[in-house]
Amino acid sequence: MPELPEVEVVKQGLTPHLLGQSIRQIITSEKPLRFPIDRNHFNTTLQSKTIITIERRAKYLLIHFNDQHVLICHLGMTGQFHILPQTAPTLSHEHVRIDFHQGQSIRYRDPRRFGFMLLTTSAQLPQHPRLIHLGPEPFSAHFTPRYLEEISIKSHKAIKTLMMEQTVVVGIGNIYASESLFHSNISPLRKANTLLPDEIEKLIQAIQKILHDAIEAGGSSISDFVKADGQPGYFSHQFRVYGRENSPCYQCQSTIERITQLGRSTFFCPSCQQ
DNA sequence: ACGTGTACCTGCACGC
DNA sequence: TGCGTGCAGGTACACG
Repeated sequence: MPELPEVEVVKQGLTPHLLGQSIRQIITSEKPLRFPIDRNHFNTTLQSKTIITIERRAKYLLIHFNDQHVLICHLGMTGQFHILPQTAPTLSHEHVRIDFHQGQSIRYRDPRRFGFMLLTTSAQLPQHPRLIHLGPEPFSAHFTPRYLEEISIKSHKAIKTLMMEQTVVVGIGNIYASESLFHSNISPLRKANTLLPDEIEKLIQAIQKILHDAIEAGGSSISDFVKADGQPGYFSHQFRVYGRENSPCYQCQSTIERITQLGRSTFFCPSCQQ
């Protein structure tokens, strides 16, 4: 999925199309997403409700309605939204279609079906089981060197594993973990509890810079990621290590390596990152 | 309790 | 061309 930058770009792309729209009907495919959608419940609850705000929390999109209901959306690995006229043909792997009274529709397409949509209320949102365990946003005042130090000092895990845990800090996935570690010259294999204070500080700054730059660039153009208007983003042109196995490091010409950590690929420069 | 492996699902790129 | 294999941005759960 989309990691934090991609979800943020999707939010920004969708917002002008969705604010003020009121729901006519919701149509779902037969195949379930990660969690099956109760179509009748969705329709009964959201019929004629109006979208008033869209926010992002971690990698979740939260669509708020005028009656305090909230639609929690997660894009999984391959989720996409498209804004199309209701008359447009059904997309391949289209699993949810929300028609608005104004004639447009939003289509949720997700080939691997790892994404999901859940309905809740704004009152229940803070306690929602999907959100309650989330750590701080990487740009928030809570994500400080002191905070990360307290967590890492107690952890025997590799730093790359730790920084991808959404209970520690939200929004960092497999791509931006590798990119942030390269930018801070820290090996992904380092145990979290061996990081020095200045390395932790450097890592936080790298995470914030990488995520910020990716949002600016419109998210990464991995094939499954499409912005709300259907156009791919361009941050992947700026990847320093991700997907660059056996290619020369841009800084030192050493060969970029790919290793596996917890079943996921990690890319790094064994010379620049210690 | 914690850390790791694996399942969930489809498409695509690659080598033979 | 066709088939098998491995890999893909996510999370949740079952193990040891």
